[in-house]
Amino acid sequence: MAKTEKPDPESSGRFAYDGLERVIHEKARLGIMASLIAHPGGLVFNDLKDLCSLTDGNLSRHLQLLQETALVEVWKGQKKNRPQTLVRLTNSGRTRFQEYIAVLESVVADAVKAGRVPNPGRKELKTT
Amino acid sequence: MAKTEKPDPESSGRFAYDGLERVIHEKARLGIMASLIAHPGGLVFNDLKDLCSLTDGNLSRHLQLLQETALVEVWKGQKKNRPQTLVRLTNSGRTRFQEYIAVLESVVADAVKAGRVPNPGRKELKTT
DNA sequence: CGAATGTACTTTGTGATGTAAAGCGATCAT
DNA sequence: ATGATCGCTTTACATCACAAAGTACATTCG
Repeated sequence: MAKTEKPDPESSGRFAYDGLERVIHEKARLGIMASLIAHPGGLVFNDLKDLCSLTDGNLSRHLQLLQETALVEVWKGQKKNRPQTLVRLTNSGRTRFQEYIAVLESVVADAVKAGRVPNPGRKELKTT
Repeated sequence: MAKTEKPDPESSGRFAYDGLERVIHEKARLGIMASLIAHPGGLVFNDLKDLCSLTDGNLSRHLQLLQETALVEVWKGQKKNRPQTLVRLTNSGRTRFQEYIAVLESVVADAVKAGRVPNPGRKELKTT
C-alpha cells in the first residue's frame, strides 16, 4: 500500500501547531513543568528556582498562573520553622504536559526531516 | 575535574533551557521557521499565511522581527502585476533554528524519560 | 473616465504578560 | 533588641502578540 505518512506537506495549517498550549509553551514554565515531571514527589520553591534558574518573583508569578490553570498544585508547609512551598503536577497537568510534548515531538520531527534533506521538491521561483 | 555530563539530575539550571531563543520559541514564529526549513526554496507570503494559519497583520509583524534578527530574508517581487513577497531562511537562520531544535529535543527527551518511569527515586515528603 | 472592488501587505492601538525591583512577615544571630 | 536573612508576594514597567484599520496598486464595472 502506498503509504501517505506525510499526506500533504502543503496542507493549510500544516505548521500551525495548535496543540502548543500557551501556558506551557513559555520558556520558564516549560522548564518548571519539565522539572516537575522529572520529580513526581514534587519540588520545593527553592529547588525549583535553582533548577530553572529563575528569580523568586519570577517563579512565584509563573506558579500562580500554573496553579490557576490547574497544571500544578501548591502546598504550604513548614520546615525548621520556615515556610516551605511544595509544588507538584496535578494529574491533568501531567496529561496536558504530555500532550504538549507530543506536539513538540512533531515539531522536532518536521525540522529534523527537513534539515536532513538537502533539496526536497524545490519549487521554481523567480526572484527578480 | 571529572565533569559530570548529566548524571546529576539535580544540578542547578538543569531545566533552564537557555538555548530556547526567544525569537524562535514563540508559537507563530516556530511555525514559520518550521515551514521555511521544509521549503528551502522559500515561501510566498500567502502560502506561509495558510501553512501557519496566521492573519496578514500577524504574519507581517512576525516576519519583521525575524528579519531584524537575521533569521529570514525577504524578497519583494511581482507576479502577474501583483506584489509578491518571498521569504527564505538565511544560512544563520537555518543554523540557529537547528540549534534551537536540538534543545527542543532535549526537552522532549527529559519529558519522555520522566513520563515513562512510574516512580523513579521518589522522595518522601509530608504533605500535611 | 471614474467609482468600486479586490489583492497584498503595513501600520497602529491595546490588552496581556514576562521580568526586575521593592515589599513583607517571620525567624535567627549577636 | 535590632539588624540580617530567609522565603516568598506584590507592584511597576517595558515588551510583545494580536486584531483592526489603513495604504497602495491593479483590475473590473457602469
